[in-house]
Amino acid sequence: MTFIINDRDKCGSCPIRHRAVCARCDDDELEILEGMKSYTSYDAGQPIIWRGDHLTHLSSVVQGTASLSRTLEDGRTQMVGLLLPSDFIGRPGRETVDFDVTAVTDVTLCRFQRPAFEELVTRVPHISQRMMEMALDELNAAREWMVLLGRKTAREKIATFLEMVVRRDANPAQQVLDHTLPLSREQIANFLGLTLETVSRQLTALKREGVIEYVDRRQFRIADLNALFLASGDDADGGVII
Amino acid sequence: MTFIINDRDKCGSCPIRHRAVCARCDDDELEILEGMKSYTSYDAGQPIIWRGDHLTHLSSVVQGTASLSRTLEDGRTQMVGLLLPSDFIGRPGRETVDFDVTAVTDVTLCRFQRPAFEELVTRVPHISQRMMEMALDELNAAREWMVLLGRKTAREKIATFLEMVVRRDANPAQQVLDHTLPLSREQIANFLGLTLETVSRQLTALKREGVIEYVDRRQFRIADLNALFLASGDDADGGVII
DNA sequence: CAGGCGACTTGACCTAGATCAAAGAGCCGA
DNA sequence: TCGGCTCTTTGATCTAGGTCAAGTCGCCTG
Repeated sequence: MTFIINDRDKCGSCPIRHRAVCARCDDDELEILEGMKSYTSYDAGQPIIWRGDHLTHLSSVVQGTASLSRTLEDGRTQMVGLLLPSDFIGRPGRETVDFDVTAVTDVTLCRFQRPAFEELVTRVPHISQRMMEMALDELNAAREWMVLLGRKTAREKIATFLEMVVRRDANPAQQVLDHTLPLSREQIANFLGLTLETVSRQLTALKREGVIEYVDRRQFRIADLNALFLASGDDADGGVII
Repeated sequence: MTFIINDRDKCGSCPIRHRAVCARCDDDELEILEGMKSYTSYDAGQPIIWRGDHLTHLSSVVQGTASLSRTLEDGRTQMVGLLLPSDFIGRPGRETVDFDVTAVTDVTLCRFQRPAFEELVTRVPHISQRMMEMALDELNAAREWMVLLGRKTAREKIATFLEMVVRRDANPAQQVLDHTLPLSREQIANFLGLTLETVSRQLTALKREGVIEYVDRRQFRIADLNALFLASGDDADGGVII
């Protein structure tokens, strides 16, 4: 399955127009970007770039989900981030990537030749400003995740992960009931620093305790949101989701 | 003990002039910053800001080391970063900090009123460009640390930490023999997602095996650099330190 | 110079989560 | 409709690292 970008050449109608690196750009700047960009797609499961690979392009995720991960020689792997639409891949000023990037679902990227984009970063302040904001947000998220990896129990990790999925689905317009796990058990394990067996057991435990219900293996429903918050180990307040 | 900043008002002679947020600024821009900045100092062990506190200033570490950390309700704490000279505290565009900032050694900060600095970020591209670079570097470091927290064994964590200390002391001009641990056993534990007992045991093990030697409890010397690299669990190549 | 205190080490034991192994449960192609 | 996938669950067992509890060491203060 391959996605079709509507109105392929118009940044104005791009789904990530207001969240990606180009978010702060005005019409003139957008026009420059429009002339530079190209799209590529990857099927679910395909590698996008390997760690250490030479980067010819810098890109934004337009559609789909990709993962950033690192694998040690003996096969242990840790996911260090999920890349969602509008997230950026690559670092201006660096020739290589430090992590493997893999398509989790089918993925479409909007990409720019590296040298041209790097030149743009120094010339168009709106781009570096936006990249700064995005990098600082990601940094915060990464640090939050470090707390999870370093100090949370398996149960807390799973609950935090589910909370993240639910929060991402939150929609002020209409209540979402069924949530889809974006990752397989093994991928969840690699994300949370666990084994897939432990992930499965903890999910079963939360189901047994009436915190969640399964729709099928990939879809679940919250039966007791408060219990989920409590189980996540974060500050108790709970924080309203919508 | 309080450090004295030489030539207090001259950014030109500032020890972090070429690494901090101001690194790319030209003389005119520097002059603006000079008129805005002020210094504060904190004694070792003192809190600098608590998570959630309202941020009146954004600052750069000029001298000393600070830590970024988060403590869960039951007291488990995870350090998510060490702030060294030139590192930045705070996020333009956010009113609060998301982690506790604590002085590890005596610390001197160079600070700017938040609104004024935020205005500057939008006006002076050299600042947002540099902040972007710094944030992306930190992001990489944070992700690297996520691999350590999620997948490395206690031994690998300790070896990686020692390697980091050694690498930081690396000096092309002269070989450094004795290295000082910048943190107490408990702080190391919080940094690595371990307990202080495990830290102590693993350090003892590396000493017993002839990988390191103790000078005293806070100072050590590398006896077998290659063994240290091997123990860190990273890609074997080892990477030259100097 | 004693005594007390904080930082560290060491030992004995315990447990959360890993590991190893064996079933299910869907799903696809022949 | 049947095998043969892959993904997931569940069970039995093992172990790295946590927990609890004494020490030890160095240092400061009275």
